[in-house]
Amino acid sequence: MKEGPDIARIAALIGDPARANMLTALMSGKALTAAELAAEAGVTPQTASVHLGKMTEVHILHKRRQGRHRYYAIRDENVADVIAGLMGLAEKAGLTRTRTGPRDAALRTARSCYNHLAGDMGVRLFDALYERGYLSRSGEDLRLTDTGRDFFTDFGIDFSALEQKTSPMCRECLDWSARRSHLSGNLGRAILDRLIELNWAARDTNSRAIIFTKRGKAAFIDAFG
Amino acid sequence: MKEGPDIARIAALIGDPARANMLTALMSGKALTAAELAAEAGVTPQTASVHLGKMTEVHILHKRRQGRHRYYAIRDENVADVIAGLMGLAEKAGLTRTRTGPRDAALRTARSCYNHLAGDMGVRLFDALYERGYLSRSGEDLRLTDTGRDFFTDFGIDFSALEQKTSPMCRECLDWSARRSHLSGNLGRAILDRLIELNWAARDTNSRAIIFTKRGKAAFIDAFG
DNA sequence: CAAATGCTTCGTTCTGGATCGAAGTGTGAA
DNA sequence: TTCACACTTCGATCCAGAACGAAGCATTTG
Repeated sequence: MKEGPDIARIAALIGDPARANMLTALMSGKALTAAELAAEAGVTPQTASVHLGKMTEVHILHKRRQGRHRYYAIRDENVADVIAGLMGLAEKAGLTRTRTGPRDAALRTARSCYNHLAGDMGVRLFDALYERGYLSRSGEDLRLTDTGRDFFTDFGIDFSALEQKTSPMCRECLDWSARRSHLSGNLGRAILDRLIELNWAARDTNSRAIIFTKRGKAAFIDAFG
Repeated sequence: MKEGPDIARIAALIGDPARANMLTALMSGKALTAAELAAEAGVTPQTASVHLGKMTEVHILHKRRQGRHRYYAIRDENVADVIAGLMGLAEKAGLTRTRTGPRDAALRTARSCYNHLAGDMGVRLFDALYERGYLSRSGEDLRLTDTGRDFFTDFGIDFSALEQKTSPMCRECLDWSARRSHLSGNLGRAILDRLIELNWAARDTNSRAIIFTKRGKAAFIDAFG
């Protein structure tokens, strides 16, 4: 009751099941219409409208009119980060939404998280790199070792470009489907790009799933398994 | 209602005013007793007990028994990050808790955020660096310019050590007291360390406040103001 | 123009959960 | 042993806010 910002208001908004479902749906990054979000949340359009209004008011969502549609999207990266963080906490606490849809299996296997590889394949990759000594941890920081650098140079990653950037090369990202870390950062991004470039995998057009080709999956396991 | 973790449960927990107050109090990093947290939240011990039980159950809090006291603390960095993120969102949305306590002024002026300088002084520093062309933005990324590097070398920052690390040199950090960004990343950390080394400022022992000495404040304004 | 569609506003109902008094459990002190 | 203290559990109350039917507004289509 003393200093600081009122986290309760925002957290309470995220904390309603209907709104949480909407936000989870919007975490794909796509903008969705009010009706789509109502369906996603399992409520009537009236109810959804109220929810969306509240979330827009506190700048969690962004609203764009287009014809007779209203498109809603996650406002910015800061909001997305918080929601991703909550997903991590929820997963670690073992809190999962009950009904699992058909697309889930694919998402759990491999999906994009921001721009790097997440899901089982992502965790597998991370573990393998660490085990082989390509990555090393010092405190909170994650470093790419020299042998790791050599390995990925062979794999076709252009480090001269990556090292220009000031954003971190390697980071651990905690995500929901496995309760473990996978690799993010510049390298994480570059690896996913390369996987797609090699035609080992492709992005699904209407979800965040990453679909491995048969050959791609075999090659991936061969390279990192 | 389909895939993924249930963020609603956790967010709803954080979203209750009493619990949010407790969590805000615990963000200092200290462990507090159930009674202290009850007072902080403005509820009776019975009510507090229920709240604390729920938060412990979903692994937001950590409970430690000691004699007839129970000490509660934020469970880990992941939880702290989410709460800090929520504070950022709340501040940006203009949602502040009404009553402002006595220690607030110091915290708003200057405090540590992870290991870098936040608060008015932090924002001031960031603005000055940007204005002078020591920092430049390219898209999401923040870069230290060559003149900036020269400046901070003169200031006594050892870049040979900093550049070893893979974590980012410069990042923008959104925090609650000003609705603006301040500098984090390796450089942000190094600057705060250097300020303390120079005796321009010192960490307060029982809060996250950074106390500037009279001479230190003058020197800071002279250097960055 | 009218009709259909997409969304919002209003008014009402109803329930989950916060709250506290009272009583119970466990620990430490006298 | 008895008392005081710290905390928890139980039971009852009570209210904020989620939900939806109905009606209203705006835009596109026919």
